[in-house]
This record gives sequence, structure tokens and C-alpha cells, in this order.
Amino acid sequence: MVTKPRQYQLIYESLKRQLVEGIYPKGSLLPSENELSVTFQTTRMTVRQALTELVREGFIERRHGKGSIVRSERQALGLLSFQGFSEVVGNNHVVRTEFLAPLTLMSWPTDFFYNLTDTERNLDCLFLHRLRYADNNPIMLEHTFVPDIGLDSLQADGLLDGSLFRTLSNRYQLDIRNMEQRLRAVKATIEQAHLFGCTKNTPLLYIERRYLTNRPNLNVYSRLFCFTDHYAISGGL
Amino acid sequence: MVTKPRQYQLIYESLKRQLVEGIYPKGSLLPSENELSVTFQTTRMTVRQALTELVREGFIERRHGKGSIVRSERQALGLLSFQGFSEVVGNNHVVRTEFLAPLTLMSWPTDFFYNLTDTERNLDCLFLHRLRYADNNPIMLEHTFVPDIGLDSLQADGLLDGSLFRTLSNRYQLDIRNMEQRLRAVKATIEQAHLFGCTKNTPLLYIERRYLTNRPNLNVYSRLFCFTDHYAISGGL
DNA sequence: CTCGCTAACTTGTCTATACAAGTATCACTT
DNA sequence: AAGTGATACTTGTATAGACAAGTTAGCGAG
Repeated sequence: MVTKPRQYQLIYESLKRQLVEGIYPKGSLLPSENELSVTFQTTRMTVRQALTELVREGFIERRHGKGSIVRSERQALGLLSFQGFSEVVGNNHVVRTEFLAPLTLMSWPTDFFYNLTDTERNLDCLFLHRLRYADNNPIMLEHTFVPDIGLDSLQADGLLDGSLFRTLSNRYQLDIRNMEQRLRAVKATIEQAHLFGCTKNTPLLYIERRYLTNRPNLNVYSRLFCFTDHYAISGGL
Repeated sequence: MVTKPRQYQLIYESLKRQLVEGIYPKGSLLPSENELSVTFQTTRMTVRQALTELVREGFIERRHGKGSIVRSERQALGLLSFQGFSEVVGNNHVVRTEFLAPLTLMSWPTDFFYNLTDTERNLDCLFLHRLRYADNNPIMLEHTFVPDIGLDSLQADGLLDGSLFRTLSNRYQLDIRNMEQRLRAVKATIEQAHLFGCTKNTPLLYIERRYLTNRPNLNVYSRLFCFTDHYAISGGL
């Protein structure tokens, strides 16, 4: 059962597609809310909901009395918005993900970096160990932990396109609703240095994340090590 | 001329005040949107606008069919939302800001970390050099650059309460509309190590920020060095 | 007692409209 | 030429409803 797309979602996706395709030059104005509400056969409030989302993701900027201005700079890697790697980065950089270990089903680590809920503790844990590249440079080492709610065919069907969250949403109706994260700077271990092609003790950006889903007490957890010497990590809002 | 507060702003501030005062226990539910619209003599849509802002700042979380759930964990220092230090951190931690140098008016550094607009290049630059503490531990070294639009009495009147942005908004009608940032991990210099009480080459979280304001081509810039060994930096959404 | 359905809540989405307020343009006045 | 003001745009805020859809508690049938 695929969830029926909402109207504002359709508008959002339509505009976003045009934005990433570069239909609108940077700095130009989108059609006004009134024009959009006519072309999409809906009301201004619904259009505004779509535009608000585009603002939140940094695609456009709005000025009272002026209009919606196309930003689309995205000079660095964006991952502070919660889409995930392939969603946000894809526009300006060639992205690739490498599995450092096969997908494994295991029990939760004893000293986990977040407090698990009871629901999660009673489940097994699916572990993904991935190294992510931008423009063929290793950038991000990611440990992802997903509570096992019968995700049997996860690797087979959907993960090949690189988007874990889209797969979870489409195949298992597990939607990410929210994200929270803690940031630190740490020293690279010798193993990490090897992966990134840097020296031991090089500073890495370390991020612990909890993705809240539509199922109560079910979260997806991630631990990221980012090598930022050549690429900064960008965020916004 | 003080801008007249909007209705949803009043609702937002009222709820936020109650939240930081701890009226609602963590995990409990706020009054429903219908109840709130009655007590505030307005409509659901207006209440929703206030609630949406509280969600964006991480105070509450909303569940379809359930209600608005009070989060207010804020276990770490939050600075990825764009309010600024004193706004976000204040609840759980005792915050203090120390000026490492007097407020100085100067021209822009030649190798600035963002590309300046022409408008900005033609102005002088106000420089703030501050060290910020949480619970009496030095946490964040901040270099802030504000284009000088006649901010003569900045230090005298408003900065004593520690909130630069509130001062800029109240006294000079310069409102922050948006923020974008780039994150890196870097090594502490010997001077920084001295300030934070750590050793040279300790990894620091380095953040470059541009705050977009309501005046076109006028931004506020900040460079942050965060010592994250004892306090993580938290963000969300 | 347990299961399943219903009823009464909740938030999510959407319509249709109105006025406030910021922006840009252009004709007109000085 | 420079400034003024009207005007026609834009987005921001707000009203007053409607139905969809998720959640929960309780009632009744088994």
C-alpha cells in the first residue's frame, strides 16, 4: 500500500524537480503563489505549504512583497537536513556508496550511543557499514542501526539505489519524521585514517544521529565520521 | 518603531515561556489545537503556525491523531537552530559570554571566509571576539562580523544581555531570516588550546556561518570553534 | 476475559476569502 | 533631474469552515 501523495507534495516535487534541473536560473523568481495556485488548480495556502518545504531545504528564499527567489547554491555537501546522503548531495557531486561489510543481523551493541526504547531492545538490529564517496573521494564513514521489523529483502530490492530511507518508506512504510543529532570533533583512528587516506589523529567530524519514525519507539540510529579536509559539511536554516 | 507583534508570535511566545518554565512535564501533551484556538481567541491555522515554529526549534513534537508532545530534553548544547547561543542553550546550562577583545570597527579581512556582497564591501565591519561558556566551562570561541550600518551604541545598550541578534532586531530592525553554515573538524592552535584548557591539536568543531537578514545583500558572519570533548553540539530536524 | 468495533478525540490537509504590508514601476510634479 | 505618489504587483497573516486520517478508550459480543 503506497500512501497517496498529497497535493502539496506533488507541487513540492514538481517544483523541486524543476529546480534541480536548473530550469530557473539562480537568483530568478519562481512564479508567484497566485500563478502557481492557478496552474496547480489549488489554493494559495496549499502552494505555500509546498514552498515552505523548499525554503526549509534551502532551494528557495522568500521576500515579502518580492517573490520566491531561487538559491540553489549548495556549494558544499549538505547533510544537516535530514534527507540523507544521496538526496541532498546529488546535485553538484557524483555520489557513490560502498558497503564495507555485508548487511548483518545482530543484537544491539551493549554500549550503544543512544538509550534504546524497550520496543527496540526486544528486537534484533540490522547493521549497515558504509563508506560514502563524493566525486570519488571517501568522505563519510557511516554506521547505521535499524531495528529489525522483518526487513528480510532489504539488500536485495531497494538498497542498490543507495537510498535507505526511500526503501524503508516504500517497502516497509517506515517514514522518517524527525532527526536529532549530536556533533563532536574527534581524532581519526588508524583504521579510519586508512579508509580516508589521511594520517592518524586527523580531526574528523563525528555525528550521532537518531531518526524518529512514524512508529512510536522505533528509531533508526546512525554514527557518522566525516573527513572534512577537502569537503565541508553544509547545513542551514 | 517597534514592529507590532503578530498573533501567532504571541501564541508562540506564550507557549514557549510555559515550556521553558517547565509547566508541562516532558512527554506530556499540550492543549489540543482546538483548545488553544479557543483560549487565544483565534483559529486553528493560526495556532498551527505557532506550533510549527515550536517544532522547528525542538520544543515539541507532533503526532497525527495524538497531539503535541513536550520534548524539552535538550541534553546537549543546541546551536544548529539559528537563534544563537543564549537563546537555545539557556534552559539546562548556565551560560556566560566573555569578550576577548573590545568591540572594534575595522575594514573587512582580506581573505574572508565568505564572498562578500558589493553592499557589504563598501561598509566597515564590526568585529566581536567572544568566548562562550556553559556551566563555567569554555565551549565556544566565536568571531562575529557585522556590516556597520550605523551601529554606534551597540556595546552600550543591548549587548550586555548577551544576545546580539535580539539587539540588532530591537534597535536596528535587522532581523535574521535564514542561516547557512559549513562544518569542519580542525586542530586547535596553541592559542585556542590555551583558551579551552586543552592540548594543541585537540580536534575542534569549526563552523562558518552566514546569517541572511531582512536587508538584501546584508549578512552577519560568524566563525565558531567548538571544544566538544565535554559537551556535544546538538541540532535537529 | 479477549477481541473487535465504534465514538470521540487528535492532527493533517485543503478550500475560499480577506486584508496587511513590502516592493517595483511609472507617470507626474517640482 | 530628482523626488512624490498612485498603483499593481508580491508575500505575510488571519478567518471560518470542511473532510481525511491516526489514536485511544470503552462498550459489547463472543
